[in-house]
Amino acid sequence: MSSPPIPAGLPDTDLVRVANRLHSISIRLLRRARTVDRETGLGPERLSLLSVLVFAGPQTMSDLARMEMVSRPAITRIVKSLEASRLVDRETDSVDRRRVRLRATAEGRRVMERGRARRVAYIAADLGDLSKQELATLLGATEILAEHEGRAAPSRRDRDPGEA
Amino acid sequence: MSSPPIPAGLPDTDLVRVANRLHSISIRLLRRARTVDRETGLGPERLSLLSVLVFAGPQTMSDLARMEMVSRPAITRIVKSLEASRLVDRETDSVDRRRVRLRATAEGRRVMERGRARRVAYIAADLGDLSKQELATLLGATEILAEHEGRAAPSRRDRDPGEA
DNA sequence: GGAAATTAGTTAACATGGTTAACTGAATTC
DNA sequence: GAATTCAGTTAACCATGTTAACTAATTTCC
Repeated sequence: MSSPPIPAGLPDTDLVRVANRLHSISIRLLRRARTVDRETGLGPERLSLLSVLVFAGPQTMSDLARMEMVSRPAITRIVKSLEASRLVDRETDSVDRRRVRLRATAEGRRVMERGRARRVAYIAADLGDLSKQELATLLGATEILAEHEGRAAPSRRDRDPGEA
Repeated sequence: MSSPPIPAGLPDTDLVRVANRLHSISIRLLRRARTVDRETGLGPERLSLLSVLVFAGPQTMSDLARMEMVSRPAITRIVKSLEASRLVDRETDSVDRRRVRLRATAEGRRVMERGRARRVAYIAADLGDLSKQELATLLGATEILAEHEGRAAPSRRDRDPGEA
C-alpha cells in the first residue's frame, strides 16, 4: 500500500508488482542511506569509482569509464583527485604502455569500507523493528535476488562493476 | 554469495545480513534501471524533482529543497528549467505571498509516469526468469518492506518525498 | 502602528563534474 | 616504416551544486 501504483500500460501481474515495489523501495532505501556518506568526505562520484576499484579490482581508465557510464575525460579528472588524496594509485602497464592500471590503495579501501559499513549499519537500524519471521522472509528474498544477480544477464557480466 | 561481505565491525546477524544484501541489490538494480531514463530527455535532478511533485503533491521551493536535500538556490534553477519545459508550473500562495507553490503539469505527470513505466518494465524483464515460487517469496518480502516504509520512522514522514 | 527580526525566494560568484573535439604518444596494420 | 588505431589527456563549454548577499513579505514586539 505504501508503494506507488503499477505504471499505466503495464499488466498487473505478480512480476510487475514485484518490479514496481523493488524499484520504489530501492530508491527510498538508498536515498536515506546516502545521508551518511558525508562522513567519508568524498562525494558520490569518487565514492562510486572507489567502490568499483575495491569490488572489481584494478581497472584501466577506459574500463572505469564503461563501468561508471561516463566519458573517459570525466574519469581522468576524478581519478586525478582520488590520486591526490592517496586513495587510488596508478601503474603503467608494462606490456602496453598506453594502458594505465588504477588500484585502490589500502587507505582507499579503508575509506570505502568504512563508508559502506556506515550505510549498512544505518539500514540495519532502520529495519531493527522487524519481527523474526519478517526478517526470515527478507533473508530468503535477498538470497534469491543476490543469486539472481549472479546468474542473470551474462552479457552484462563483463561490464558490471559489482556494486559501486 | 553474489553480495559483498558484511562490512568489518558489524555483527554477522540476520538483520545485518539482510541490510547488507538490500544495500547491494538496490545499488545494482537502480544502476541498471537508470539506463532507460535517457528517453525522458530529462537528467536525474529534474526527473527526481518532478517525481517528488507527482508523488507528494504540490510543494513550496523550501519544501523541495529539504526533500531533495539540496540548497534553495539549486531548486530555484531546476524549477526554472522545468517551468520552461512546461512540466511544472507555479502559483503564488494567496495567504503568504512569499510562498510559491509548485505543481507538476499534466504533461509533467505524463513524462514522469512514462519514465517510471520504462524502468519498472526493465526491472520486470530482468526478473522474468524467476520461478513462480521465487516470485511469491519476493512478493511477500516487498510487501513487508513497503509496509515497513509506511509505518517506520514517523519523524521522517513529513519530509519524505515518497520516492522521487 | 511601526521598527526590527524572521522567512521565502532569487541573484551572483564560484567549484565540481559532465560533455565533445582536438591532441599526444604507443601499438598495430599493411 | 608510414598510416592507422587505440589509450589517455587537455581544452572549451554546459549543467548543477555551493555560500553569501540581496529583495520582498510576514511576524514580533514595544
